Amino acid sequence: MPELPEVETVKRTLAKYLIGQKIIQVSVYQETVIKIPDVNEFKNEIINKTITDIDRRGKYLIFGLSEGYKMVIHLRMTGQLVYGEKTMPVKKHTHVIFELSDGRELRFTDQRRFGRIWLVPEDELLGVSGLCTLGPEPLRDDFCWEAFQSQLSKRQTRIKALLLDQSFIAGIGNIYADEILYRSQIHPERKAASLSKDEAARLFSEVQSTLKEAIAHRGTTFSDYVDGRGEKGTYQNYLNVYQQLGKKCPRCGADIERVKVGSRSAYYCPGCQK
DNA sequence: ACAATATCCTGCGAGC
DNA sequence: TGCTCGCAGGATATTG
Repeated sequence: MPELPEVETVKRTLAKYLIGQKIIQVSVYQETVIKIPDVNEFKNEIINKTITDIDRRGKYLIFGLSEGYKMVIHLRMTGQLVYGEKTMPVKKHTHVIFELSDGRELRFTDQRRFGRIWLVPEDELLGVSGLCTLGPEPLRDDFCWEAFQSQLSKRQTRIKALLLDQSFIAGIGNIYADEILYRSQIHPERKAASLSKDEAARLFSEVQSTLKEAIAHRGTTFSDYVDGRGEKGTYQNYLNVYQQLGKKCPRCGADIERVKVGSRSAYYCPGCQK
C-alpha cells in the first residue's frame, strides 16, 4: 500500500531520472485509469511535453510539465510507477507506457485498477479530486501542533479512523496508522476527543518520527510496493504491530491483536495501548 | 457538519 | 481437484 513514505520514495527515485526528459509517445491499455481528460486528449496533450519537476502532496504524485501542465498520479492500493529499459518484460496489468527522450520508458501498472491519472493545466490542479480537501502535510515545517490538538478535541470518531482521514492529515494509510498508534501507546478505538494533552502530544510527535523513519528505510513492501526503479522497501522489517497477529509485543510481551475499525483491520497491543 | 458504511478491483488462501 | 467465500484497503458516494 503506497502511503506517504512509499510515495515520497517513488518521487525521489523517479526525480533522479525523469527531470528534463521529454515524453515522446504514450500508450494507454486501460482507459479507465485516465480520469481527466478523455484518453485521446490525454495523449495529444502530453506528447512532446518535458518533465520539469516532481512533487508530492499526501499520497499524490504531481509531475510538473512544460507549458504549465501538471500530471497527477495516485497509486492507490497496488499501483506501481517504474522507470527502466524498453526491453524490460511487460508485466501483467500494465496500463500506461510513457516513452521518454532517453530511449527508456516509464510504466504504470496496477493489479487492482484503483490508481488514477489526471492531466490538467496548472490553474486547474485543485480540480483533481481529493487534492483541494487534503489536510496538512505532516512532515512540513508548518504542521501545526495547536491546530492538530484543537481538531482532535472536536472529533467523536475513533482515533484510527481520523488518522486515515486524508482531510484531517495527509498521507497516512493503514500500515502507518497502526504503527503510529502503537508507538504513541494509544488504543485504535479511542475517541479522538478523549485523548489527554500528553497523549495528543505523543501522537503528534510519533506521526512525524514514524513517517521519517519509514522514508529513511525506503518504505514498506508488504505485497506489491516497489519504488521508481522497481526496488522493494525495507521498513517491513521494523513493523511492531501491522500484520503481526499472534506475535509478541516488543514492548510488553503481550500477544498482538486485531479489531475492525470501520471496515479496516487495526492491529494493536492490548497490553500497552490504552 | 459529522460519522459510519458500501463500493470499486484482483489475487490469494482457507475450508469443504 | 475445483469451487466459493472472505480478506486486503485508498478514496468517494451514500445514508443516517
